[in-house]
Amino acid sequence: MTLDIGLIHMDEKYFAKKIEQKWQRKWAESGAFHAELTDDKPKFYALEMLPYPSGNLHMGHVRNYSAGDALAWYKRLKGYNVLHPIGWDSFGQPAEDAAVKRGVNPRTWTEENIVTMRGQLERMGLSYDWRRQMYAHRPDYYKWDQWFFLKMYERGLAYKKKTQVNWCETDQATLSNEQASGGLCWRCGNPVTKKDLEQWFFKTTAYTAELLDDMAEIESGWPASVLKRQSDWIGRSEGAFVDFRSADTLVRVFTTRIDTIYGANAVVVAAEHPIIAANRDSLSADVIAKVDAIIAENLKPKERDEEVEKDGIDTGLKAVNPFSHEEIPIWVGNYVMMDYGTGAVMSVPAHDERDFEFAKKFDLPIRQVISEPHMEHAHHAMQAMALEDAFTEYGVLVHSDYWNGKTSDIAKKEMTEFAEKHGFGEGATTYRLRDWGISRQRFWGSPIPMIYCDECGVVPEKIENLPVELPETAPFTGTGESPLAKVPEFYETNCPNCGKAAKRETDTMDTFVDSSWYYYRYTDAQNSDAPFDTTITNKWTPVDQYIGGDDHAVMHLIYARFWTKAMRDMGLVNFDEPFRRLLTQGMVVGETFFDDASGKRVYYKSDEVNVERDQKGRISSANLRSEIQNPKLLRYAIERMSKSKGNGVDPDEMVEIYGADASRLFVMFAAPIENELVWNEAGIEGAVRFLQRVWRQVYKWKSAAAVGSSEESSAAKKLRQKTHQTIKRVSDSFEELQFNTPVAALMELSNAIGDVGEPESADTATKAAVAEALNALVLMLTPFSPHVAEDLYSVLVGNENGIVANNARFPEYNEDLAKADEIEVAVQVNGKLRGRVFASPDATNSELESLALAEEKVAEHTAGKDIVKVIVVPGRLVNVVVKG
RNA sequence: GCAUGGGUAGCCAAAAUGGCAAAGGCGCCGGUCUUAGAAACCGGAGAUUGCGGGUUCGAAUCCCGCCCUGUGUACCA
Repeated sequence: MTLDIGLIHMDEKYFAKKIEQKWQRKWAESGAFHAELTDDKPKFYALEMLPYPSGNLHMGHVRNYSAGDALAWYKRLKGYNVLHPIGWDSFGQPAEDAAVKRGVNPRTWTEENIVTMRGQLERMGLSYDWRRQMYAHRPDYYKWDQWFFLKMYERGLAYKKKTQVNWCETDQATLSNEQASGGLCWRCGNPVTKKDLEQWFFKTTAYTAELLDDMAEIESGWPASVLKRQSDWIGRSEGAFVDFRSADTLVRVFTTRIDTIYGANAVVVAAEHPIIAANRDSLSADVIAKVDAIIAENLKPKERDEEVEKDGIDTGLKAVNPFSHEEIPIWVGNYVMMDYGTGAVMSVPAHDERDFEFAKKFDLPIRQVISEPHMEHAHHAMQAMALEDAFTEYGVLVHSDYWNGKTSDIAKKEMTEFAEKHGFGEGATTYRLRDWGISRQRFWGSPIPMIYCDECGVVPEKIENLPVELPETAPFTGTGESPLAKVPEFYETNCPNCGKAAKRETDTMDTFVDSSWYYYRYTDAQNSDAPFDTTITNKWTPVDQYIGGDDHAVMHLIYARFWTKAMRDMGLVNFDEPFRRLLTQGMVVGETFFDDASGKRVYYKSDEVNVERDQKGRISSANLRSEIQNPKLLRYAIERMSKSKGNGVDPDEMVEIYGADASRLFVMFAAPIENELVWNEAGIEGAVRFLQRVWRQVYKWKSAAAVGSSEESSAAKKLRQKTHQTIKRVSDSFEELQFNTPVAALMELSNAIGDVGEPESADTATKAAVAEALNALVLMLTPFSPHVAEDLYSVLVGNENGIVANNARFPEYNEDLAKADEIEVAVQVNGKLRGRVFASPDATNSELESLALAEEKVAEHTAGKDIVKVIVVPGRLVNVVVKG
């Protein structure tokens, strides 16, 4: 099909838009990416983290989905049955913010955004099985959130308690511990406070040990840094509980260093510790005041790097050290936290940095009871040596009665046994991980299917009554009260148990609930009887490759792992870990310009700013363009790309200008996927040029690409070598999840084709070699730029079907063809390159050695000198070491 | 502070177990084409691999010290 417009043949020029629309239509019509279970191909589940429908795709999405799609294509070409789905994480706060600010219904807002974003994804030409889309906000999905909730409740994995929860003043909502990691709200970045609330929890701690131990199963496929962050988050700590008697009660402390117990100078408890409340009446006014001050301080938000000074007070209460029988004071200290361990510690200043600092400040006795092994005798002789810092290493016990002379290791073990035997302690493992608080005072989430009845108490909704549907709308105030609590039609109901009037729970679930199991729903997305059919799901899952940002390392990824383990115990899946392999892509960032004089950052777009740069291209100053007379100096930074920060590049616009193929190719080529990508659009034209070049090469050789072979010319041999070396390089790169290096390899191959010259002057062998090279090049280009690859492949095979419909496969690597029949070997003298020789790839070391020594320049440099030794690296180089 | 990445031409980046003269792209320079420019095409220049030491026949790669930088995290007892 050739369309003549004047003298130009339409199909000999690369028009991205035209071919992209053409192939997108073809794919959609043929259901090219519909995945069905079959037995004749191995399955591969490629998954990218699902998007929140904010309204617009950003560059982070483009990067994430381009990589995932490249992998899906590669696996498809390798003969796998690939499942590659997408869906919408469509519950969440921005929809509700839009309702508060602009009076839009969250549902309308969300649905419209999805339509927009789906269009953007389609224009990128991503190979999704769109039939499997899930929408978290639709009742056919969140019904199963509720179903899971009831299953969890049945199994004791969902429970309610009143507790101090993380509270974000800005967002007016609670946060789980994971979402408040680092003391900052995961969504808005503002410091988190505490609030007493009654909340529903999922019992993640039921799987603490497994979450830790099963990391062994995925160790080889996950980035070590993510596993490390998870294990730090779970925070296993081995030690012992020890009871200190205080009058008629016991104060239990947790310690990892029971061997230092003879050095305890006090028991320090958290301000919230029950012993304080129990003795409130008898404590002095000073103590009460201090306790209340610390409690109040703990509720306040803290800036990230804020160093909190140690504070505390002697309560006047006493406790007895069960080992030494010494009576020591009980202090309240602001550095002891109620929610870790037992909320009480034994203070051993000599061997703990925090206790040391505390003791210094309040002038408490510091007694060394662990000595460095060689200092042991000196310590026995002297009563106390002044320590400048806490000695926190293991050593040998001193000043510890019976235990003197024992090493820390042995003492820990024996002292724990001793405590157990005498009933004042026990070995213990504590964790930092807490249960997952999922109640949110929000409208736009999955309603928690529980009912409060005056007669029967807390009653679960009946499964057959699910879904508990959200009302059309509710009064949105943004004040942190559940909007559903103002909708009587929603909360007024009857008790499933006794039938009397009752009230529904009006909090909704954390949106991380939706993302904990969505990837199972994709495997059987239309199921209306169950979240999915276990037989089907067990065939597709676990996910073979998951790709997304590492900002979810301790949120989504821990929840999803927990969920999978819970599901396994419910008999729904037959494995422990949801994601075999994980790839974390780096952020896409760009320059931002802002004014923070008011204390809050006001961002400006780059085209509103005059920028001066230094020689390295870094910004040296920036000021606002509109105020030339009185330039307003702006501050600048490099931050994650987003529309609100004015540094967002609109992917849709990029696709419109350069085409999806070039945009995707460029994003993959620009930097290693796991690196941060500082956005710089300058290079994208190179991607366009490369595609145009390949396009031209295909058309140039189209008619010349004759079959049949004659004697292989050296040009033909060289090109075939390059082709097969490239096949190897590109497939190895995909296996290692590298997406930038194979693009460079393809460019090299294209350059090599260019080096062959013109078809008119080529011999038959060369034509065949070029045909092979182009065929391989186009197929290997498919994962990055599928539309142009489909089109060019059609030209190469001479039918309109392209890659998918012709059922094309990734080119086969032939090792013999990749090997040169003559190799060039570098010859060095004393490590300096002096010449080179040509030899057969099978030449022996001694053959290479004599060739090398005979080489003219080498002979010159070795003449009259002693040859000390000759090092031969087969196939690479010969180094002659001479002396004199 | 602790942990963990990284520093290769003006910019982004590649180089299995140490082994050739350090890929590819952007930008730059020159040429072809054009009335001219742009685009496109062809060609070219540009790197003692952050600094200082060490090991080795041989170091971007290994070791030691220093400098700079990204990310995570912090009274976790």
